Amino acid sequence: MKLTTKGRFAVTAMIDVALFNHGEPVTLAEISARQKISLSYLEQLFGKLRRHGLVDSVRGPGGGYNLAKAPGTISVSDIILAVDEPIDTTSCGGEKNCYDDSICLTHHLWASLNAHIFTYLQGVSLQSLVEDAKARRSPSIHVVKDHRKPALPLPVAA
Amino acid sequence: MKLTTKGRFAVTAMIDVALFNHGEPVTLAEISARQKISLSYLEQLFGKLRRHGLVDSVRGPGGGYNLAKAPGTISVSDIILAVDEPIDTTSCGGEKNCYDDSICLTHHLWASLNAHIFTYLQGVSLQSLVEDAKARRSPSIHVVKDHRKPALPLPVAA
DNA sequence: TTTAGCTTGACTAATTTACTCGGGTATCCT
DNA sequence: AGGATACCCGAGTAAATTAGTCAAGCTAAA
Repeated sequence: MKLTTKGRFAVTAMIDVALFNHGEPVTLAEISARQKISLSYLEQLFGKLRRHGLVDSVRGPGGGYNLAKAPGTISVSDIILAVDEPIDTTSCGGEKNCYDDSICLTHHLWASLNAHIFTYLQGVSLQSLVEDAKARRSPSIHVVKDHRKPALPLPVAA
Repeated sequence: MKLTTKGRFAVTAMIDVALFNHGEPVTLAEISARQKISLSYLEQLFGKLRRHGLVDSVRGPGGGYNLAKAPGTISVSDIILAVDEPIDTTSCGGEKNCYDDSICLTHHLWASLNAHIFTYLQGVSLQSLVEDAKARRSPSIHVVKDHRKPALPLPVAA
């Protein structure tokens, strides 16, 4: 799991879509204005979000983006994985053939930490963030209803 | 908390010191050879580890580094914070004066994640990693005996 | 007093991140 | 039809960060 500002922007933008979608699709121009994120950058991010099946696009005038699924079934980890391609960081490339074992002294540690972070973010749904945004309180953990394969190993920022 | 290869190198090097220190200080040249980390880079890392009170240096021939404290009292978070200066990532700089509240939709989320990661790494002691390295098994959580102030907020990689 | 070895800080190369830009395509409205 | 709106896409780039290098100096043992 890579944790960068790109992922944060994506999560913020997804919350924005969830908050302001009342029938009509939400345009990137609106999100850009509300969240102060450059339009071109949003286009890049939403291209990935769409290809990963998190949003649906509607082209032409009156178009924009809708969530592709119920916010309760979208987790923060889904969003981050969609925009930040995960990269492997266990120096041995997950093959565990790393020289003489001692070079992988920390192998287990990072793998374990990765799983830990991933599990945490997987347990936070977009819905819970939207509710938090409305109520303006600390994030409640809201387990997503539909999580696929865990997709481990989960690399941490390189 | 910033998670980079620099921090991983530092943790690996600290484990090496703990493993191979039997009376005599461990030299950076030895660590460099065993762990395949460039000597100059280790110099940089150990300068920080020393200034943060995690290792003691012995100068001159026969010199090198010793752990400054018992491995049971050094946590992984101590090591990572020593070499990777923590940077703030809650875009508002922890001041929560971020424009109109909506820009910080994810503020709580990242603060919470930071605390989560930090707590986890704080609970893993150098001693438990050393024991794992010897036994070559999954990392056991070994709570450090002496943890100071939690030092929050704990930023995630920018 | 030579020499092994740590100390320090500045400097640089490579990589990654965070964007911008320019053109395209689909759709709606008049 | 034709213009306006809005998504689509890939190449390019500037800033930041990481991962080192280098050189000169200090310390203490033999």
